[in-house]
Amino acid sequence: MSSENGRSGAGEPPEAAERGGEQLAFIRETVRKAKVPRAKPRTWRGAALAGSLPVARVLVDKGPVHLDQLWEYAVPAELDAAAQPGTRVRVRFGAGARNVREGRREGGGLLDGYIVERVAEAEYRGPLAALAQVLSPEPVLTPALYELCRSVADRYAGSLADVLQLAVPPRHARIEAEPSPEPLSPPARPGPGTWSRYPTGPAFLDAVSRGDSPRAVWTALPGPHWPQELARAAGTALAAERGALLVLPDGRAAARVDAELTALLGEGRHVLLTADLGPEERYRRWLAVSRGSVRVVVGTRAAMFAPVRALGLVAIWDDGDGSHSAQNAPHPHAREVLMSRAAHEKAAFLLGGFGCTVEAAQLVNTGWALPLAADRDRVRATAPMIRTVGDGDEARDEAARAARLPTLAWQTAREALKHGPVLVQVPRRGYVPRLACERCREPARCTTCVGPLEALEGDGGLRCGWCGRGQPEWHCAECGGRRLRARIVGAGRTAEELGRAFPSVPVRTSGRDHILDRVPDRPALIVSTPGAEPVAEGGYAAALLLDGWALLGFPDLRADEEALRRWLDAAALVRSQAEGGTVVIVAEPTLRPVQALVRWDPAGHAVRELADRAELGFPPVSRMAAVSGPPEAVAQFLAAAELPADAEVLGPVPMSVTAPGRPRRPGEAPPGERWDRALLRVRPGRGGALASALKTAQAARLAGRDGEPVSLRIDPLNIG
DNA sequence: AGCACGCCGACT
DNA sequence: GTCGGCGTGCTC
Repeated sequence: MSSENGRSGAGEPPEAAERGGEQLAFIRETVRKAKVPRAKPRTWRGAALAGSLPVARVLVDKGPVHLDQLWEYAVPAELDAAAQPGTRVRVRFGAGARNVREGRREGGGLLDGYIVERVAEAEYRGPLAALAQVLSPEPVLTPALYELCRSVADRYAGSLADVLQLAVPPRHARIEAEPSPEPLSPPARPGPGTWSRYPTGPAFLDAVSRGDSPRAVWTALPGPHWPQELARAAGTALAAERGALLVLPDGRAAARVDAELTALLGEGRHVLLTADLGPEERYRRWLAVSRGSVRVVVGTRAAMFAPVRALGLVAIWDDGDGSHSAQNAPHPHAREVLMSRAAHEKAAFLLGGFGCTVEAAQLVNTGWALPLAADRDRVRATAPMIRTVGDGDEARDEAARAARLPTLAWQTAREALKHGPVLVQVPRRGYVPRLACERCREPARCTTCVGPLEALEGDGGLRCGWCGRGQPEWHCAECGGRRLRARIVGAGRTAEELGRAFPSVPVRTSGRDHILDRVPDRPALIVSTPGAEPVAEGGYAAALLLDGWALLGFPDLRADEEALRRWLDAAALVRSQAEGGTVVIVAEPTLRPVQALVRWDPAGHAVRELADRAELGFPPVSRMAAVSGPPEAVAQFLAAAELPADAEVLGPVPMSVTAPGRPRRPGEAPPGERWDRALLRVRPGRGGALASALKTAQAARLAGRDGEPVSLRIDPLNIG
């Protein structure tokens, strides 16, 4: 028993009786063959262990991918009470820890971790080190949160520690010492309100109220009601003593829903959780949720892991917005995280927006969720009138020409300005679409390497996105044309030109740097980049959606869907057709997303896109992953990885070069580096196998010394 | 990732 | 003999 080589029955757990009196017996004798028998672990001589469940399974925070597993530690008696599952602990880890255990000297790094569970017996067949310290009695990593993080890490081929960093905010001892407020009693159930505009809306709320877990893809009617509707759904869950979690794409949207929740529930029953609260306030509110003081959370993607008790409803608004993807590895998407939570925590699921992503259409298509939409008649009555102008139409009116506006857009604006504010949406400058020949629309390619051309900022000419060569002598390879389509004119210059065209009307801009929240119900021109449109108090009298070709020309699989989403989000701020609301879109009228806007049929558009993707084998009908890095690293990785049998490898191909001074966009190599990217594709249902193979290969790469690691991305956003 | 162990050559 | 190079492998 006490001899170093005494136990050879590996795999055979010791009898419980055998463990009873002998406190050291559960520490398995080492199976490592030692030349000289080592002394018994001295740390344990006389050190009392926890009476029951003396083994803690610990997740070590941070560290390389191949440490992504649980490690077992002995629980000393004095830490027994504090070392509860979910608490933050410190443990010795590494070779130095062995020294301590064997009584040689101090050593081994102290690492932070979480106790995931307490068990009676260790699986590890070797001597256990002891927990060094319990940092705080707060059980922050609940079993449900652990399981969620585990499944997210697996799905995204990331490490648990990385996901945990997104899910559990850093500790602040002073905040932890504060008591959280007493939970308020549940409110009365609110009525359906404007949910009754949707045939199945009230039934969805009834199901939430009953404790069921309905799932809906909600195509919201245009107009200002959606924040109230989200709040009402959360209030319905809360009235049934269920928690609710609402995830919005940005702080502005979250604040609107927060205000509606306050109006509906009063103060103290919900919290707003966003990343920009600052670490202390964020932890204070997170703790209030974790402790069950508050059961309704509204926030940005920073809230998607919020440990809401008895979760009854998860909701995501505008899931096509790119900010729903976490910026940090492994980049989980809020929609996927909330789907996982709905399934595992038996909560209702509500995915809403003015647009409809292909992923949402897929949820309906597979029967995972049901559509929740208004009747066509009501959609027509609620939406503004949409008119199109082909982008080739020349402006004949002199004033219109001065403002670069087609005549119809100019006339519409002039008329609408008599009745209220007019929104003008212009694509962001620097939003560089794939350049094309003005005459034949053939994409412009590098004369040397056939890479796509980019327009440099300002008037800097043309450059190849792959090899970086300047292209002063470019001409179209198809038709010999020498002109490219006009560049985007930014919001600033558009505002100046509109100011000259409408001298008596105030012009305001809303964009990345200065986002306007709301504008009053007075005649004004509001020039905005997509996503920054202010809400107009009484709805806009009209909207002009300019330079549609720029949104549509973006070299991405989702360009059409994204363009339609941007247009719908702007057009939804415009008064209904009955109130005179008009939208003019400047884009080729025969294009599918333009037609979908005219008919206000986002779901139909998504269904057709989905069919195309199925035909081409693109996501979400297949599952994809991107592997990028230095060319040799990508090649070695692909050669070494044991990919699932049906995995298809596309590429590798060179990634675009990041222009100096421009922020790096996804799909681009770091400045000054040449990177390759390969796409991997598997059938639906095989995404888990692909992720697991990639994780294994990446772990081997990190463990081995050869070569740099590659960058992995599951569900890459920009392909095409 | 660290860190120790270990098996090789050059040295006081 | 023993000091130290870094090539493998383990860390509960």
